[in-house]
Amino acid sequence: MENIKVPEEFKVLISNRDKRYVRQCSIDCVVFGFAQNQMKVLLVQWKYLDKWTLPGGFIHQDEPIDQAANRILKERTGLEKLYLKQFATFGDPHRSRSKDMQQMLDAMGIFLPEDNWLFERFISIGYLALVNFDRVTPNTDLLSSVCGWHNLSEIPDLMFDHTHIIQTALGTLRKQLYTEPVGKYLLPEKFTMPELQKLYETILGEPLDRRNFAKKISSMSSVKRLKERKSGGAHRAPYLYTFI
Amino acid sequence: MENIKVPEEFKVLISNRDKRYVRQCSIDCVVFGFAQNQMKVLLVQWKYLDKWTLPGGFIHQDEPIDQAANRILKERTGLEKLYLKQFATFGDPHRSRSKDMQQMLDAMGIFLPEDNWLFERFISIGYLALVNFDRVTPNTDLLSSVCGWHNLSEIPDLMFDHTHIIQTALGTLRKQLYTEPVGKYLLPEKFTMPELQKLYETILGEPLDRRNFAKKISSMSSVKRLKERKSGGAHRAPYLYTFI
DNA sequence: CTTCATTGTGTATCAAATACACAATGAAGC
DNA sequence: GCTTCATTGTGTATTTGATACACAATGAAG
Repeated sequence: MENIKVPEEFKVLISNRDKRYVRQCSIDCVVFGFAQNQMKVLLVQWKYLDKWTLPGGFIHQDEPIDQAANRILKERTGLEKLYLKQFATFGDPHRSRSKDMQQMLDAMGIFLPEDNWLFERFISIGYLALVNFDRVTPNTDLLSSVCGWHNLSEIPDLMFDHTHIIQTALGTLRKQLYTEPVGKYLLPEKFTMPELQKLYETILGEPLDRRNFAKKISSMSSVKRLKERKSGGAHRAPYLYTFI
Repeated sequence: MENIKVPEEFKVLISNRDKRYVRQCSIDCVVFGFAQNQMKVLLVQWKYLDKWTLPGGFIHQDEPIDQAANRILKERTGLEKLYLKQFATFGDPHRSRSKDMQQMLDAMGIFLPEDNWLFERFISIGYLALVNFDRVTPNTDLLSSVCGWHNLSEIPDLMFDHTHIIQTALGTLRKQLYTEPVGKYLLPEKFTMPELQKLYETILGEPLDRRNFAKKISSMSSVKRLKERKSGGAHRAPYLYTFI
């Protein structure tokens, strides 16, 4: 961590608050993906610091908050359209933990007065996103060194209250499991029933009966079985399904 | 509306933003009550203006948002403890409609520069409250002339996006009807089954079968039938129930 | 003491959730 | 080619909950 050179433009960006943004408000996104039979969450690692956070950002003064969340995620994932819903707003006065922020700035060799906008309290609007893992191209930005997927079961130490935000998002997702077509967003266009079941089991954290699950899903009008089967694997080839 | 005398203290309050408050963030509360077989919503009428709004306010810099909502409602209802839950955050850039604000200030004879904080965009966190109608003492404050109950079915013209906020709150309440003990908060401590049923029918906007409703409610472990009956009314005296 | 609107209760039926078993498939190994 | 075996596809019995519906009990009003 010694001998860091922080580009001058970072310092300017950080020292002078950009007036285009709504004050004391931020957005944090919990982006869920599904791959290798695991739920994945997109995380960002900050430059000059070991710690991670959720992808997030600020809101332009003339921008609806949903649109801000879309813009932030387009930068991070490359995706224009994704399942994205506000799920809760986090407003504990100590949630942004200026200690974390201080540590980050120290690491970057930046020293700011106590009244700098970065030390202000932020109220953050939480957004839940579901994406097709394979379509995402995680992108870093000026201030982040890594942007990538982590297994939901192996989330590293996060800054601020982001662990809590992920837990709340997961709770929301579980509640919505049978009312929203989550498979439509998390799986590829064509998928098998065992794949869909594994997704549900992973989100719920409990095994489901194979036959009853198929029955329940088949009764949903939005799921259609195709004529095709998925060949290639060992054993009997399962049918492919798709969301209409 | 002519010849209005706005106290000097109002002007000071409005012209100089109070730095104790979080910027560009506000709280709006949808307070539901139940009386005379009607759902009621608490509304505030502003001085020098015909229009109404939801009771709301700002967040102290050192205050959790839930606590801010509690404080705001304590001032308006006199109640310390009530059912209160965040249900959505409203962040359309035009939601605060500066035209409404301008009209209000004009009516008060106050003229502010365009960059005054009151013309800033506000992101508002919506809170849903359930209260026992009889225990509420609606209070006005410096800027409001009336604070009182309105039938949900006869809401007057509201400023900003508050009609939309009420609709969203009602949708949330309907979804929670069978998972949250709403009767516990909306009805007096002891109530009859017909009263509880009428509450549910009013919230849902549809009639329910008397016998099936009683069966369903009786299966909830949180509702207990008392030995007492409610006498006084004509016809057979119904049993009293209570939430444990 | 009759009337009548209202309350309390029970039962038949239908739909959904759950528990559970056996036949069909298809790659792998002999 | 035939057997093996993990996996997929399907069906049925049972339980639970939701819905539809009917009749007896109550208690004030007349």
